[in-house]
Amino acid sequence: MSDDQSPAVTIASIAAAAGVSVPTVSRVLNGRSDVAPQTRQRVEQLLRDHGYQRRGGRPRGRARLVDLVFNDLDSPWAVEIIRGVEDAAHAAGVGTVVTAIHRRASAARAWLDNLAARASDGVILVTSDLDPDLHSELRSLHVPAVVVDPAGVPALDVPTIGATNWAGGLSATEHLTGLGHRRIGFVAGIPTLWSSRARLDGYRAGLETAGLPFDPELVVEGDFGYESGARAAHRLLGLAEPPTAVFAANDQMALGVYEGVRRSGMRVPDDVSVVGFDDLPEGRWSSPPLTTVHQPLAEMGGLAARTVLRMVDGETIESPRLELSTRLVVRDSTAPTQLRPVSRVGS
Amino acid sequence: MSDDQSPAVTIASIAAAAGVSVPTVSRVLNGRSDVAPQTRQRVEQLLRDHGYQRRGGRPRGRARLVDLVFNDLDSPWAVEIIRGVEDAAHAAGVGTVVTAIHRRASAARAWLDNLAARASDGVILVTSDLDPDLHSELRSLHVPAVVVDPAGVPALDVPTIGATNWAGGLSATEHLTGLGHRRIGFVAGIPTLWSSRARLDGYRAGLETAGLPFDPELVVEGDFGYESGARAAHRLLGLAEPPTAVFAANDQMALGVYEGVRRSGMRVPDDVSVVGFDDLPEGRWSSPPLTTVHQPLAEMGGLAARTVLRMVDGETIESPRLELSTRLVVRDSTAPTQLRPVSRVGS
DNA sequence: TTGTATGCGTTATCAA
DNA sequence: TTGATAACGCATACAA
Repeated sequence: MSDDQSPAVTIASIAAAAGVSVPTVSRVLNGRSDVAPQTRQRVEQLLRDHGYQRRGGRPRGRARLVDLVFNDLDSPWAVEIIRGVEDAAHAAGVGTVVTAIHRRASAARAWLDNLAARASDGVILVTSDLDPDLHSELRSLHVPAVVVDPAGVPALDVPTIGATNWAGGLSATEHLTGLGHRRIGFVAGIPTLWSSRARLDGYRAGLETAGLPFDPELVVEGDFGYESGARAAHRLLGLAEPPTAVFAANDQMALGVYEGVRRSGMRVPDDVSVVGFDDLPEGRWSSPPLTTVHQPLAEMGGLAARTVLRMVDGETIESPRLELSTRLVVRDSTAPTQLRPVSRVGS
Repeated sequence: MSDDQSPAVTIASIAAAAGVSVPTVSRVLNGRSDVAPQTRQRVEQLLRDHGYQRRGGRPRGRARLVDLVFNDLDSPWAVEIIRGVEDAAHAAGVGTVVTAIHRRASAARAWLDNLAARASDGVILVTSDLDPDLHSELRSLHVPAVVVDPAGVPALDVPTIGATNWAGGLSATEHLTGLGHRRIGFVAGIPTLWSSRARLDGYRAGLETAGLPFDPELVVEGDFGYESGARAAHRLLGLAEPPTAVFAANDQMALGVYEGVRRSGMRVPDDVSVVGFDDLPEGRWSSPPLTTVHQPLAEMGGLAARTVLRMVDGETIESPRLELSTRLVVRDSTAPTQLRPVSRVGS
């Protein structure tokens, strides 16, 4: 006798319950447009109630659209990541939908509705502190997701792409110690973000390698903003024994340090060497051009796009977190300590 | 007798010619998914051959997607425009697809194919020097288009949104003359772009207003890039009678001027005042923060989005070109001439 | 009316 | 085989 404890929820059973044909249910599942809104709702409800599960992979049709979601587009990273994602998606013949949800649930809802209506194939989230039940929502829509995470928030259960923050902090610090600096200030970022912690720890490791002591007085907390960098520089330069070099946890704060140095009547790099982190265009065009740790944002975006597209094709991604390597870019904001007395005009 | 000189190209006649049903042709016209690729191609060909024209407006369904097309995403304007477009589109429940076509016809083709397949509702082009037959292609797809044009290329026959470049050049120059400057250098942009011409003419008008002569020696041609600004500054400061202020036709060149000034051992604004044009974040975070002419890029993007969405709804747009006004933002890179002797240490 | 768009079933097809 | 998607036509619902 066949036991009927699991009646095998199939598309056909849903169709029967909803009083529609099998293809109609299939259309709802695949977000096709030609289903009446009422019918769609009824079917979606039944799918949920009966706990329908897809059999084999997703439909084989090629992806057409991926969604790239930010909290805010005024983050200086945004363009770089957009570039990387657009490039990789475009190469695969896939369009890139960019959205900013400003941390508002209403905006996220509107976006999700739009996403479902146009049957997006995959989602790349750059917004790390995201409403957790947004993820379950995405799961129920069967849309694969990947997180790009330059900020370094603890990973969720989706593939995450980051950068080697610790190694970057280390190489920046080693560069400065290599130039002969022995008192090196650090302008930290928001302490709750892992990336900040990792960069700070890299800094400490760099000091240790050079046999230098860690002096808490030389670490000032910032908020990743320009102004906090300027304030930090002011504080560091006012110390009894001021640093000869400053490593800021991102480029914006590094440029703020420039401004703080300028306000103190000093010059970069003659009086103070400065190193940043991110390698944004802002730093390339500063005066002097900024020595900084390059974070491969475009590559991270490209990898994220290729990863979601593989997921769309039914592949399962093995490693939950991937870190691309940072690298130091030496420009003109750092100089050896020895040169300092020479370059000053007076005293 | 009815004359049969115009056999009234209807969907039905196309359907007959293609050997398909009327709904199938309708689906092709509306970019629906459930049409076989071959069938779609055959029908599209016939629609073109017979010169089919839509009867009443577009279908009444709300817009879901607009396309935003750049030549390159590494333009510093890009983010600002994306922000403006995304914001306005999102508010209307519409998604924003961002694409870069890198001036390559192949990329444009791939984008158009994707666009047709997902039935985009409207297009915003930021890429001004665009393949002209791309426009006809768009027209045949019945997708409305708008051009956002900060570069100032001659208008096509689609609604165009720009900024008041001439007025911006004027206000920048008046600001400098108002501070007492009498020798004011100008770093021009690419001379073939109208925006460059307009800014230059605004500069000349500003000099005239203050009763100052126009000295061709004080105008150096740049290419809108950082390095060309640095070179221009070097040349201007090497003149027998160097300028005390420099107005650069965009922010990147203005920051290049900073660098040129720094390389000459001088300081901004103590020795040379600098004004830029665009008001990009790069200028806000420079040291000293840059006085510049604000170009309302985000507003331009927002207006463009609202305009295409109105066109999607069947409205016809009256004015072919619209210019949003620029405004001077005074920060710390400009100072009165009188202060100069005081702030110098030596001589 | 006539022209066009929508919703959904039928039939064929395809993957496991 | 069976579960699922693809392609297209019929009937109908609208708009001019």
